[in-house]
Amino acid sequence: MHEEQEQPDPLTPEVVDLMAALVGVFHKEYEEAAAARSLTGAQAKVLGLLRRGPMPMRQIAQTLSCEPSNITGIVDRLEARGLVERQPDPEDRRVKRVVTTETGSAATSELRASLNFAREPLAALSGEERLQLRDLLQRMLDHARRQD
Amino acid sequence: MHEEQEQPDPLTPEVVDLMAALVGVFHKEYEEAAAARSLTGAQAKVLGLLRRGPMPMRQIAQTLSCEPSNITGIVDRLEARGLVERQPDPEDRRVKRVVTTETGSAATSELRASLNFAREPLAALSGEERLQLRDLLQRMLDHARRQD
DNA sequence: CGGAAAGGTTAACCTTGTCAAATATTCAGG
DNA sequence: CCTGAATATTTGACAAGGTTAACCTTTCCG
Repeated sequence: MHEEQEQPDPLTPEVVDLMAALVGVFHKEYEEAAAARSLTGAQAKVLGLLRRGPMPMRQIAQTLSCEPSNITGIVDRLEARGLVERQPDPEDRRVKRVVTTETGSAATSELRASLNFAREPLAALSGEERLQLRDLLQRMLDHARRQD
Repeated sequence: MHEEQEQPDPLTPEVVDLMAALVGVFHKEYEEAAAARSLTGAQAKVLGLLRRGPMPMRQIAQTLSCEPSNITGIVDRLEARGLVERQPDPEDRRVKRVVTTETGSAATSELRASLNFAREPLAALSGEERLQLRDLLQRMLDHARRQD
């Protein structure tokens, strides 16, 4: 795939460590924001996926890189709380499309708005620096996605 | 806790989304790298903490922001596999210091080396850009930590 | 038509994580 | 020195997230 070249660049491991630390902060904030609404992180993630419209179980599993049977349980719990509904797909009677209810999408928006992670840390940066950061992250992400 | 100020800056939510995406990529890579060595993410995290030396249970829990009783189980499983040992603290007989064994630290180094996450995405950036990125991340992280 | 393939669920199982209670040790006053 | 409060760890009970294997139902295709 790619050569196991170790980096002559001492900067790379440093940046990796920073990313790791930031991932930790972000993850923690996300869990806390979800917990404040009595949601687990996984439930919040699924709810977040449905922001743009209904999605079949299978696709949820693929997007989150986990087994479909796992999604069954998470959706069960969301449904039990009235945040989500399973509806039959008119095209294919095997598939069930998951849709957020009113309550569900309200919860998602709230959670999203409260995700002030980078509203805090980003406050340390000027407008121009934020622009720089966005571009750098965007390029890394594009690169990462092309790898799949 | 802090005011519910909405940002006049349209860039902030954009950067937050990018961070979220990158966090997802990173997290997934980390889990996979750990799984490749038959470790769970949590086990890998604890093992990684011990890289710089022994650490009492309590401190591990604090660092990972979880209950001490949780660490008991994780260390149990690491110890059962010979990756880690509990040793008594000579200063205070209540505390147990967790130390990695030879095997354990070998595993950590391996895992760390294989964490090519940002070796890949970072390849998209030039040396100077990497430097920029490091500084931006560093400042965000400093800011985030001062918030606690 | 008949069998393979795909979507979803169920059941059994392990790990993470929480909380509450128990044990052992240390520490601070009186 | 003695007692009680505080600290470090463990245990047990429990919920959620995840995996695998087995099982329907429905669709697809030769």
